[in-house]
Amino acid sequence: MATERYNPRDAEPRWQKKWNEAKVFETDNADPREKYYVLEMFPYPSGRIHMGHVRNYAMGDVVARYKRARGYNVLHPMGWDAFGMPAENAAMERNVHPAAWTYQNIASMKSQLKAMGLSLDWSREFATCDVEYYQHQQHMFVDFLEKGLVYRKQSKVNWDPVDNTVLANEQVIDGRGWRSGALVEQRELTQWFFKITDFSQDLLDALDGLDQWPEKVRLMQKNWIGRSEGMTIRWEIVGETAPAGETEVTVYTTRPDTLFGASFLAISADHPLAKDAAAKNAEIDAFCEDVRRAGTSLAALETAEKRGIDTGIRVRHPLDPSWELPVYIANFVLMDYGTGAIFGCPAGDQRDLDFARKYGLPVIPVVMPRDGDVATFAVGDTAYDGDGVMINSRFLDGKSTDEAFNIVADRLSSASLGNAPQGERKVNFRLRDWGISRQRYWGCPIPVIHCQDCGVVPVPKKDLPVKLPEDVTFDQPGNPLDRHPTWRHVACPHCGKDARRETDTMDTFVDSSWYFTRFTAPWESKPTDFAAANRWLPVDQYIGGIEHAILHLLYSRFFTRAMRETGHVDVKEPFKGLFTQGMVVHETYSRGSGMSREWVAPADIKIEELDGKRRAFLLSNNEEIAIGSIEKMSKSKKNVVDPDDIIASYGADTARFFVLSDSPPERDVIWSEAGVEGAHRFTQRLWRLISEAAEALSDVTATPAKDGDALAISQLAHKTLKAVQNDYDKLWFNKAVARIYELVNAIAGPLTTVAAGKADAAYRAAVRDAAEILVQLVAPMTPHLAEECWSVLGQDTLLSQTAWPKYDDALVVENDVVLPVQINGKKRAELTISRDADQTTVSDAALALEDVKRVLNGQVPKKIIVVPQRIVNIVV
RNA sequence: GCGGGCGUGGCGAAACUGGUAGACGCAAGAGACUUAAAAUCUCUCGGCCUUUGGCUGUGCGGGUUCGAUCCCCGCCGCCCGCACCA
Repeated sequence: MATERYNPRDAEPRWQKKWNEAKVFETDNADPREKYYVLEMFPYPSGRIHMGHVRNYAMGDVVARYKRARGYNVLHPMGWDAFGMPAENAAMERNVHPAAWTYQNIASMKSQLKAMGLSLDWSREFATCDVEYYQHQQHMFVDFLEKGLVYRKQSKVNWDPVDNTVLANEQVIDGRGWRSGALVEQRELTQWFFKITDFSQDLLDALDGLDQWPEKVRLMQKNWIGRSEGMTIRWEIVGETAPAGETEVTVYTTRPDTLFGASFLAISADHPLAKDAAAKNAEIDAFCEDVRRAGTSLAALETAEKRGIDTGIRVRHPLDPSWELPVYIANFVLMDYGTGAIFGCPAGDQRDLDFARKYGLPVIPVVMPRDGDVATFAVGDTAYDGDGVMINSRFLDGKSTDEAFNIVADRLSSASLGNAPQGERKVNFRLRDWGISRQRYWGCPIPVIHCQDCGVVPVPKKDLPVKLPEDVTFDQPGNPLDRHPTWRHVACPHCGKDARRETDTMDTFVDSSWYFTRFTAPWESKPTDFAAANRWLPVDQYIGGIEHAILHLLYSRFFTRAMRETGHVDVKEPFKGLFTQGMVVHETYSRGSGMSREWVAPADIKIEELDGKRRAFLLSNNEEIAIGSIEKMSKSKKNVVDPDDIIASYGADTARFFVLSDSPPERDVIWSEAGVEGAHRFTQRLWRLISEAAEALSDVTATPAKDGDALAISQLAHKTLKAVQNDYDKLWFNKAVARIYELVNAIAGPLTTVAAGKADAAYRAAVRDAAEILVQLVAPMTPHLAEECWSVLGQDTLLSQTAWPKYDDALVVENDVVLPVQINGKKRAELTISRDADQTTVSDAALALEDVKRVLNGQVPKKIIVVPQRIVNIVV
C-alpha cells in the first residue's frame, strides 16, 4: 500500500520531462481537428515572474488542458514582450547592454514558467526584440505606408529637457519627468502616426459583435472612441476685424439647436487665428503661452478656472448677419478635438456659463425643460444641458431640441457662405491617431530614410531588416541611435546621395499588436502564413489584466484590420473571447509611521493569534509589526510572495490550485499562507485517498453503479463531472474547486472502505469510476498530481493525452426530487416525490405531511403553488 | 462632473439570475488517535429566544409578488474607468 506523502519536488519535474519527451503540447498546424487558440497576455521580461503571472497562466493552462482533453487541436504559445524602457534604464544604471539584460531575464523567467508545468508549445516561442520578429514588423510598416495607413505630422509631445527624450503622458507626473524631475516642455516634433481613426466607426460598430468580451471593456472602448453626432458651422468674420487673409472661423457643435443662445466664439490657444493674434499682440501672446504651460501641468482640471482673452475679432451669426459676436481665446478649448473652435452657449453648457459670467457676456436661455414655465424659467449658476422645448429662438420656438437640431442642420446645409455650404452634418470621434515614434534605442527601428532631395523614402524591402546596432553607449541622456557614429548615415535608396536614417523606434505597443498572429506560424519567412493565420485566428480565449482594456486591445484590433488591408490576414477581430482576471493581493506589514514607515516582507514575519486577534511578529527578534491593509503585491510595499519560494516548498500544483480557488477569477484573490496550506492539504489528501485505495482498485474496470450501495457515489461523480465541465467552459474555476472538494468529501469514505478490503467487485468498480473521474477533473488545475494518481491507478497512458470522460445521463437525472414545502412563503417541510409527479399528486402529498398539518392546524389553504421540481407554496 | 460595477457569517465566497440563503474553503472551538507534537479523523460554527421548536437575517427605507440576495423606486458606503471632447 502506497502511503508516502506526495512529493511535488520529485513528481513535478518527472512529469514535465515526460510531457516534454512525448511533445504533448506541440501543436501541428496540419492537425485536422477543430482548432482552439488559448492565449495569455505575454509577459514583459522583467527578470522574475510574480503571482499575477501565476494566476494568469494557471487560468490559461486550465482552459488549454481542458480543451485539449475535449478533443480540440489546441494552440497555447508563449513569448516575450521584450522591447521597452526598463532595459535601457538597466543599461544606464548598471552598464549592461539592453539585449544582454533582456535575454538573461528571459532565460530565468522561462525556467520559472517551466517549473509551473504549463502546457505550452515552447517550439513557437519568440521575443519581440528578436530580429526574426521585428523585421516582419518593418515589412508591415512599409506596407502600411504604401496603403496610407502611416503618415508623419507635427505633433505636440512631452519633452524632458534633461533626459532629452519624449515622455508618454503616463510618465509625466505633476508636470515633471518621472526620472529626471525636470519640468516637462511641450515641443512640436514631427512624429509617425498610424491612422487608427480610419477605422473609428468600424472599431466602434464591431464592439457589438464581441459578445464574449466583458461588457465593461466594451464600454470603456466605446467611450474611448467617443463618437458624437453634430455639425460644423462656418462663421463669417466681420471684415474690418479680420486678420489678413482670414474670412471665416469653423466651429464644431453637437447642439446646433442652441444656436440662438450663442454669445461668443472661443478658440484654442493653438488655433491659427490665435497664433496670428498672438504675433501682433504681446498680451495675447503671453496669455497663449500661459495656457500652453498650464495644459501640461496636469493640475486638477476640475478646478481649473475658465479664462480667456478677447482677440478683437468679430463674427456674424449664421442665422442673422446683423448679429455680431466676439471671438475669445479660451483655455478650455482643445485644438485636437473638433475644429479647435466652439460657439459658446452659456445657458446650455456649464463651462460656457462660467466663462460668460466671468467676462460679462449675455446668457440667453434657449432650451427649457418640458415641464418648465416660459415666464419664470431662468438660468442661474447652473446651465441646463438637457432636452426640452426651444424658447427665445425665433422660428424654433416651441419645437423640441431634436426637431430644432434638424431644422438648423438642414437650413445651414443649404445656405452658403462663399462657395460652400455654411454648415455640414458631421460625426466626430474622440479617438486620435496613434503616435508611434519614440526617441529610444531599445525598440523596433522605423524603416525609413530621410533624403534632402527625395524626402521620406521607405527602406526597400530587399534592404530589410534595419537591425539595431549593437555598439551603442548609454553614458549620456538621449537616443543612442542619434549619436552612433555611422548607423544613421546611409545612401538614399532613390538617388544614392548621402541621406539620414530615421532614428526613432516604434512604440512597444506595436510589438504586442500582432504577436498573437505571429504565433500561428513563427517560422514563416513572411510576416504571416496567410492560411495558418486565418485558420487559427481569432484567438478563442484571451486572458489578461484589465489594465489593457483600452490601449493594447484597441491597438491590436486596429492592427489586425490594417494587416487585413495589406493582405497579411483575412480576419478583422483578433480576440473572440476575452477574460480579464483580478489581481493577487496581500496584506501589508510595516513598522514606524509617516516618513519613517518601513515595510516588512511577509517572509520575514510570523502570524500568531492571541485572544482571537491576529498579530504579526518579526522572525528575527520577535518585534511586533503592524498588520496593514490588503493591497496589490508590489515591491515598494514589500507585500510580495515569490512564486519560486512557493513552488519550492509546496509545489506548482498547490500554487496553481490556490490561485484558482476561493475568489471568482475576475475578482482579486487574497494570497494568504493559511490559504496556501489549505490548498496543499487538499493535494496531499487526494493523493493519500487514491494511492491507498489503488491496489484494491487494480483488479476492476471502472464501471458506474446502476443500483445498490454505490449508486449514490456514481450519481455524485457523474453529476460533478457535468457541473465542472460547465464551470470550465465558463471559466468559473472557484466553483469547479468547490464541487471537486464536495466530491472528494463524499468518496473519501468509500475509498477508505475499498482500501481496507471491505468492498465487493461491483462497489470497487463504481469507486474506481468515481476516482478516475475525480482525477480527470482536477487534472487541468493540478496536472502533475493528477498524472501521479493516474499512474498509481495502473494507467500506462499520459493523462495529458487522455480524452475527457463522458457523464452518464441516467446517473445525472434524479428520479426523486426533494421539494421544499413553504406555508405563506416560509419553509416548513420537505417532500420527497417522483420527479414527474403531477401537480395534484404533489399538492396532495404536501398537505399530507405531518409538519404541514401541524402548522396549518386545520386552516384551509387558499391557494397551492406548485413549481415543478422546485418548490411547493401553500397560501392560507 | 459623466459612465460602470459592487455591498451576503469572523474572512474568501455559493445560491442553477424570482423558488430551501450561507454549498465549498479559511479561521476558530470541542473531541478521538498519540508518551507528546505534527498529520489525520469526528462534531459545532449568522444573530436572538422559552432550543425535538420558534423568531429574525443578504448595506438602509419603501414597492411589486404566493414567494425577492436576484426585479422596480429612493437613500448610504466602497471600488474602477474617462475627464474642459463643445
